[in-house]
Amino acid sequence: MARPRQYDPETLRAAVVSAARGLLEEGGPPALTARALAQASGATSGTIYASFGDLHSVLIEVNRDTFRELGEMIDALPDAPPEPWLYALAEAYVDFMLERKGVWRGLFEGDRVTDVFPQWYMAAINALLAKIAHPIAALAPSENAAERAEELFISVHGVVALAAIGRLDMVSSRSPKALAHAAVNTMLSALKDASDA
Amino acid sequence: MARPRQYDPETLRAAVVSAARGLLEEGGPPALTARALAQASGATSGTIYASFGDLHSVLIEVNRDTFRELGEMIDALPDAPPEPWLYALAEAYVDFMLERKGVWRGLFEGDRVTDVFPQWYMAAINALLAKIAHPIAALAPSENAAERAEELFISVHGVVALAAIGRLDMVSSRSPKALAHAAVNTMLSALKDASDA
DNA sequence: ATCCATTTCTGAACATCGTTCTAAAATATT
DNA sequence: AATATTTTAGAACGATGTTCAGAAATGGAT
Repeated sequence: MARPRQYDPETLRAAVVSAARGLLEEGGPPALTARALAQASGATSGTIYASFGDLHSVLIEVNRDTFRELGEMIDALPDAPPEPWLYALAEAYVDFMLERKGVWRGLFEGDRVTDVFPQWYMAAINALLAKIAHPIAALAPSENAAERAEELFISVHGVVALAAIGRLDMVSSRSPKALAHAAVNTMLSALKDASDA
Repeated sequence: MARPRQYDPETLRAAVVSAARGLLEEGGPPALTARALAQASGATSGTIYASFGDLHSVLIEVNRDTFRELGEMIDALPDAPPEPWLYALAEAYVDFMLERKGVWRGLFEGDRVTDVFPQWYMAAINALLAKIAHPIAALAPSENAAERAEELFISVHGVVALAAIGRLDMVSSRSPKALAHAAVNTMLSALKDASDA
């Protein structure tokens, strides 16, 4: 008693999210337009709006995918002692994000639309912070590892934030990776200094 | 033998730049529209375009003002020994930028339009980096103070980047100032650790 | 005095944006 | 067959940055 679905809803959503990632990588957030998305995904803008509500929701779904991939990437890092593992994590994080500059901009640019982020959003961030805190706790049991992890993440975020928008060269001639390495090195040195005192 | 100027060119430019700052603070980069700018500055969009060329150039002029103010703010900081002065600089920088979140977003969001930035743009950044490097050089003569200054700036930039877009609370419950203080503290500890070794 | 060349300024026009919503399309039931 | 119901398409609306044709306003020439 109705017109049959022309698209399987889940397939459509996946196609739209995938197309959105492509557009973001191609031209950043400005390239993520309803009409381009319709063209690239094979549906019309009306159909996309029926499924997602608005473009921002499409971006949120791209971010969900990105967090999932990031988690998988971290889990695939080879085991190592705390110090080398932390260096590897920071450098892998930088690589991951800079291979996805458009997606990164989608994550961190633009107005904060919702007061409350989805639960999985916060969970993904907390999982990342916990993975940073773990080796720190192993190296410096007397330190507040969670706070140190926040600080280290924010430092590396500073590197990626500038690199992702092509402005890191205004601050430093070093590579993003070298600067991320330096951030880890500084944190590790500080931990040693604190445990000496 | 011509229609007389209705606006003094420099007065007009100043009015437009000032209106642009107001719009940026009110609603961030999306609020900086040609029509709103015309309304707020008293000129029409055509006149603004005749003077500035495009909206991006208006933004550049806002940034020029901002760099000038930042320099004045730093020069007004009370003299102090290297360590407390560095803490004061970091916290004043955070305050300065977070009082100008819209302007900050204008500085760091959006596509990089020009390959080469204006000369004064790079000079302003280098002046800031030099002011960070100075106390570092005093504290740790054996270190590469310029590189350390870059790293410290980038760390504090990470704090401001998250705070300016209202997303710092996703990473930490601490205040931007507390996190900037921690970034300086970590760098100072690392310098001490390096000089011990 | 009148007209014109010249410059300044205005705002309508164009393409594109996110989003909405009417109506066409396509089936199941009556 | 007719109708009810759901899904899809795409035109329409108000807004965006930007351009540009022409209106406005003067000094100099006739």
